[in-house]
Amino acid sequence: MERITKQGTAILNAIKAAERPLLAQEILDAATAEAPGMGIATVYRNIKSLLEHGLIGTVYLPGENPRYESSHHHHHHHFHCTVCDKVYDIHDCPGNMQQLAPDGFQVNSHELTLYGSCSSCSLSPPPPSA
Amino acid sequence: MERITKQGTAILNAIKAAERPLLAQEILDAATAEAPGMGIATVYRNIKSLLEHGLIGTVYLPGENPRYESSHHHHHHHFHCTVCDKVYDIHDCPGNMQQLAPDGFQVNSHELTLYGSCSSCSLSPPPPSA
DNA sequence: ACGATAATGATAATTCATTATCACATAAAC
DNA sequence: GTTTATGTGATAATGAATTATCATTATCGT
Repeated sequence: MERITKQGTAILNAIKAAERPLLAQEILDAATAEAPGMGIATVYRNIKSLLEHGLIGTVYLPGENPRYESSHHHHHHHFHCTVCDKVYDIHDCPGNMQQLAPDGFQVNSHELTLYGSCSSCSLSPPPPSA
Repeated sequence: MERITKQGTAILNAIKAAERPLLAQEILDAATAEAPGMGIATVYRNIKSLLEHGLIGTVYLPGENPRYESSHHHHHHHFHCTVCDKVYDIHDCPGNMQQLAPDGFQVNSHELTLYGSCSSCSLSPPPPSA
């Protein structure tokens, strides 16, 4: 990935424009708007390169495939909407977690995922039984 | 799974005896001590049955395969030792998370994973560069 | 504009966890 | 103890995400 291509540009643009981490498939969908006809293999190739260059980072959520987000973010957490399945950034943090761990355990980092419905889905709720 | 077999008994015993959620492979390793020669397929078959009967539950951690734990636990979180890769239960909880979410977002649940080194690994640390 | 070569698109291959298959073993009912 | 059907073990098959292949396209130094 040394050359500038419209596919590569579209992929990075898509990730930067999103204010939330995207699945490979979501990146393909978003980038296709700027570079029609591109394939999923190109997305994976560019993701790999962007990761190696440190321009994007990987976000793992419980039971989910990896998502990718632009690197220049601070420490933050995620909100997973169980209605539309989108993942949003949460910029607040409960703070130090060392207190929660048993004696002798050293806490170096933590990940927090909130579940619920985002503002869009809270406004027009589907049947609560779903 | 209507009959009582020594493999099935060993599997449930292993899960109950563990004070932490186990991977399918960890269950096989533990249960093999009680029922030598058993195969991974039997573990998966019994996991499926135990889940359907509500005797065990599934624990998803970021970027990890599912782990399984005995059901009769309260709300709790997990500590993932980055040295030995074992996962421990954390019975404390920071509490309500609604405050962290943006306006309009409804928080229904949350998952917290702490990372660091467990007491065993903190005592005899391997090279910090690892 | 040309040429060298890196990137793409389509798709086959790979990986790895999980599930299905099937001959054999073994609970449990009699 | 026999019978019968369920559970097991070994392994093949599956499913889904990711990666490799390769002919073609397009970038970029010249």
